[in-house]
Formats: sequence, C-alpha cells, structure tokens
Amino acid sequence: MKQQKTTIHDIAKALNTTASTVSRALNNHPRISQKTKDKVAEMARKLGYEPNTMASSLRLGHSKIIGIIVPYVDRIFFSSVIRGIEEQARKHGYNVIICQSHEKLSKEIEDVNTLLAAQVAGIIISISKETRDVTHLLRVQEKGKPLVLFDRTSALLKAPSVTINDFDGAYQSVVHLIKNGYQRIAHIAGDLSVSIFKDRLEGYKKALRDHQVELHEEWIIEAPSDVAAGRPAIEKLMQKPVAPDAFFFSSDFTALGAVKHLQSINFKIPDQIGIVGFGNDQVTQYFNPALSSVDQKSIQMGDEAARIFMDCLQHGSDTTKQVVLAPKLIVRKSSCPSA
Amino acid sequence: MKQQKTTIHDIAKALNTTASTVSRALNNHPRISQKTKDKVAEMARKLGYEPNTMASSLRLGHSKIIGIIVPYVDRIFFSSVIRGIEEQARKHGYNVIICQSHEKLSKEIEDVNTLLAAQVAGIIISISKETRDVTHLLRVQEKGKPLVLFDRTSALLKAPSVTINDFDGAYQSVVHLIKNGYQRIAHIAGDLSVSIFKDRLEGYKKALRDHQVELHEEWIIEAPSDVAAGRPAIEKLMQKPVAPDAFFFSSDFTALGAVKHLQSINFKIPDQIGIVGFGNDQVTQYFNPALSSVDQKSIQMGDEAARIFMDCLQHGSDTTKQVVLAPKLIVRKSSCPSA
DNA sequence: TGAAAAGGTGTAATGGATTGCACAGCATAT
DNA sequence: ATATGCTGTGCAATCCATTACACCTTTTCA
Repeated sequence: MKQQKTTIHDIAKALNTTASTVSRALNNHPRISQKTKDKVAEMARKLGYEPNTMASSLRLGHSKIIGIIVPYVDRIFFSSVIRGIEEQARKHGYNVIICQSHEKLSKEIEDVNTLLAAQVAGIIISISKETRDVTHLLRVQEKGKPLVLFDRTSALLKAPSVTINDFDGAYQSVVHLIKNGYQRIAHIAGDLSVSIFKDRLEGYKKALRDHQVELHEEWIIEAPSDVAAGRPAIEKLMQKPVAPDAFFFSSDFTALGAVKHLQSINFKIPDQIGIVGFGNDQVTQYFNPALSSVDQKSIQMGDEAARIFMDCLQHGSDTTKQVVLAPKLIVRKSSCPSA
Repeated sequence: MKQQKTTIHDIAKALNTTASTVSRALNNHPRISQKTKDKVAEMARKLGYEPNTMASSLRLGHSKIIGIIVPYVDRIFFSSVIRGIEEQARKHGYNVIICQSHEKLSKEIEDVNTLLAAQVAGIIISISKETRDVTHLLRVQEKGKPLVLFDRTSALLKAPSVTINDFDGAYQSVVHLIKNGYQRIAHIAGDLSVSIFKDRLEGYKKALRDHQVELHEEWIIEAPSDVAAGRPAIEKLMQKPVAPDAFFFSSDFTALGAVKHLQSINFKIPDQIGIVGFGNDQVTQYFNPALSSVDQKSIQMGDEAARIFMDCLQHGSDTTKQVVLAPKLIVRKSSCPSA
C-alpha cells in the first residue's frame, strides 16, 4: 500500500555512486560534472524521486515555508494579501502556512510559537488590535529570521513593512467631499489605538484645515469596524446640535451599516448626505448607491511583502525598509450629489 | 545573535539522564514514572525548550500540517472554509498550509507535489474546474494519507467529502420563486461539467416539474461565475420569444451583474423580475434590493472537513463518508414582489 | 618536467526526535 | 530460593539530505 519513497541513496545505488554526489548534482554544485548532473537528473525522474523537505529543512535549520499571521483569513482584505504573498512566494519555491490571531494577543503569541516550532523561514504578519507588547515578535528577529509587517505595524518594532498611506487616503477622501460641496464632514474612526486608524484621523483633520473647513471634535467618533456599528454611530452623530452632511468612514463595513440606516429613515444619499468609506471592499461597488471608498491595494501589498521577505532572506533584514503604497480613492455615487 | 536552540539532549544533560527518557517523558509514555515526567517538564520549561517539528516529522514520516488546495484563497467562500478548517485543525495541534490552483489542473498537480514533498499529513481540497483526471489525487491516497474533498468533488475519486446539497438548494429556490408568483423561471448555470452546477440545474428542473411549471430548455444557459457574465446572460435570455420573469442563478456574482444591468434598463426588481442567487456571499445582503440567496455554510463546511480529516488519521480513511450539509435559502427582497 | 591548481567524487559527521531491544531493580508467586 | 513479571531507563539505529574535509585524477604553466 504505502509506497517506498525513493531517496538520494536509491539514486546513488542505481548509478553506482554515493548520496553526496547525488545531492550535489541535484543542487547544481559547481564541482560536479555536467555529465553526472544529467545522469542523476534522469535517474531521479525515472525513480520518481521527490526530495524530502523535512530532512533538508532539519539539516539546514529552516524550511522553505513562510509563516503568515492575520486576524482572520476570511476577511477579504487579508485573504487578498495572502493571495499576493502566496503567488510571489511560490515563484521562489516557498510555501505559506497560515495562522489566525482572532485579534487576540494571546493567540498571536501562540501562533508565533507554532510557526517557530514549524521552523518557518520567517514571518509576515499584520498584528492584532490588542498587540501592544511585541516581545514575541522580537523573538523571531532574535532567531535571525525575517519579520515583515503589513498594514498594521507597531512603533515598538524595527522591522520592514508594507502599508498604504492611510493619512493620504483619508486626506484625498475628505478633500473630495469638500470639493463636492459638503461642508459639515464627520469622521467615524476605527480603534484609535491602532496606527492605521490614527493616521486616517490625522489625514481627515489635515484636509479640513487645509481647506479652511471647520473641525468639530464632536463630529469625530470611534466605532468598531463592522456593519452593526454603523447605525449607533450615525444616531449619535445626527443628534448633535449641528448635524453633519457627510461622513468619512474608516471602514467600509461601518459605512454600509450607516447607509442602510440613513436610507431607512429616508435620507437621500448622496444628495442630502455624502459618504466615503475605506477599504474598497468588493461589496462597495455593488451597493446602492455605489460607495466611494479608498482602495487598499491588497494583492499588491501581499506581493510587495513577499518580495521584501525574499530580499531579507538573501541580503539580511533591512529594518528601515518601509514600503508605503499609494492608496487610490475610488469615486462612486455615494459622494457625488447630482446638483 | 542567533539563539542556541535547546534540544532534548540539553534537557537530558541537565537532568543527568538521556534523550530517550526525555523524549518519552514529553510524549507521556506509560513506562516513564510520573516523577521523571514532572522533572522533565519543569526543566523543559526552564530551558525554554521548543520541540523541533522538522526532526520529529522526519522521523515519523509525516508532519502535523494539513495541506489545503483551493482555486483562490481570496474568494470569500473558500477563505471561510479555510477559516473553519484552520480553527478545527488547531484544536488538534495541526497547522494548515495553503495552495491555490487558480482553477488549473496543471497548477493543482504541482500543488499536490509541493504538499507531498512538504510531508503534509494529508490534503483537503476543492478541485479546480479543469480537473477531470485525478491521478495526482490518487497518489495522495496511495501514500496512505487522508484526502478529503469539499464542495467540488469528483465521481472518479473514492474519498470522503463534505458538500452541501446543491440539488436541494436549487429546488428550494425555485419552489420559492414559484410560490411567489413567478411563472417563467430561467436558470443561469455555472460550468456544467462541474458537478455542483449540474446538481443545481437538476434541482431547478425537478422543482419546475413537481409544480407543473413549464420547462423551457432555451431558458437554461451556462455562464461563468463572475459579475461580468451577468449582463450578456441576461441579454441573451431577455430576447427570447417569450422572456422570463424570474432568474435563478448558480452564482451570486452573476446575479449581481445581471441585476445591475436589469436596473440600468429600468426593470423593477422584484416586482417585474424575481432573482435568487447561490452562495449567500456577504455582498448579497447589502445589495439593493437585498438578494435572496442559498447559504453554503462555508465555515461549517471547513469545520466538518477538518473533523473528517482527523478521523481519517485516527481510524483510517472511510472513503464512503459523504457529509452533505443542508443548504438554507435566505429569502430577501429580490424575490418577494410587493403585490 | 615538476609543481601548483582545478576538477570530480567519496567518507563520515551532522541536525533533533523517536523507538525496538536490552537490561537492571524490585516485587510477587511457587 | 528460583522463577516470573513489571517498572523505569539507556543504547544505538533510524528518518534523509547536506557539507567539511580528504583524496585522487587531470590540466596548466613556469
């Protein structure tokens, strides 16, 4: 039933040579003659040889596997990044192994341990919302393994990263709203202890300042990045003494929930209220009205993260490497009044 | 810089015993005294011991890693299933390693090779659309490794699987449309060489027959499962001598594209035309009108697949195990005329 | 022509955990 | 007292690929 796997020893025996020669031939060692290499390659094929990656990883001290940690794999942003990483990694003969932190620090630490035990070549991670302490990530670096951050980074950590310019994405969005005639622009922020949401808030503020639009601190509120959070956020904002006429959301999901609610109480979007979201999730374009949103270049982000990772492997970590992708505001109907 | 990893030998030395005893103690071998086990456990903790999974995998001939192959990780259905698998697998101390087939047989074969070389414990897969020949999957079974299929299966393969009852999902949908007064129900099918789409078609037909609603073969067309395919599909159907008054789609995405187009030429949904999709993708509920759709129980599917997988590991593969989840039609506005 | 350099291959150790077999110590049974 | 059995450990081989070092052969060049 179970097949006997063929090893380099089998090839060696068949060729009347030794395992070392076979190993060298397969690894294209310069001191092996072309003739030998050819013979070995052919015999390997004939015997259906498959290298045992465990054995080589054990010897080498690391595998050709990249560990990835994300909060949840089934969030489209993360799964897109993973796609980008996987495709780039594969070009270099690397595999990806995936863990979910569930936005919990404790789970993230456990994940790091698991990946380290699995002898991954290094880790690419988007840290959880809870992550303040980063000693578990320092451990990765201490082992001399590449650590690359994406999207969510930490100031406590010197590591290469790929992010989008959240500040700029927010800035563009708010300027766009202003240009389209909205004057009382509120911001529904994400968890402000996370840097990306902080940056978006700052971009929002700067845009207002630069265009002499008044900034009401009371129009800035923090809300979870999910659909359910949309309605209460809106309700709170609409009952302020002066109600906003536009909302810039840090999350498409919160925006969705908000729009649903606004429509249910008969507000016209975009004519009475303008909306811009963040993330350019697939849902936004099919929504009615289609939602303006900032695209996060997710696949590209993954691709870039994997490139940096491979670069670290080859030339050592350049912890100052910070790739910042330019976000792109996708303008759709929700922020373009007909008048 | 690089840390010296502590091995069982280090623990043995510190305890003045041997590696074998340590190994057995850590693995809870019955012949080791509790006292020794405690001492070993304590010393392991003290020295910060992390087992080297490569070494143990090499010795054991398999790792605690489950290989997953899906067409694309960034399709919400697949990423949800992966989430389900990952969470269940983790409970058993297993990791998942992910490959994408890009719907190509050649890539799928390559993926299988990669995973086998990585010494995975087994593979959980949703086969690509192109996959007819399954010899690469037979190889997995020949090695005595569990192979579990989900969603898309193959009649050529004797392997445990988890699917939803596509036939029933379609049947429910069409009955629902009929009950809501639609009489001329068309079906936009997916690639009919894939069994799930075939089954949905059959469910559609059966529902019509059971309710004495006429079946027009010309109202059944095949289209890719993406947004772009929606419009041409609709155009083709609407110019038939007798135009349909409802559409049952094998894919939410095709449905989305179709609805967009229908609305742009001023058809009222659901009053003039009823729509039901398949997949219950997240987008459907936020669409306007909200789309009725068949829920595929994706996370549950992953969870179930992982359970079966673990079961195969423990008790050997039961190739006849076919878990069929009951789909659930989620009724929303797109199929409920106000009249 | 002799010596140094380059080319080609084998020997044996290495990485870390696992496990069949052997054996020592002690207890119970006869 | 001898046999039988159980408990608790150690020895050494094993999984497979890699590689430092050594050795022999051939080429190159003063």
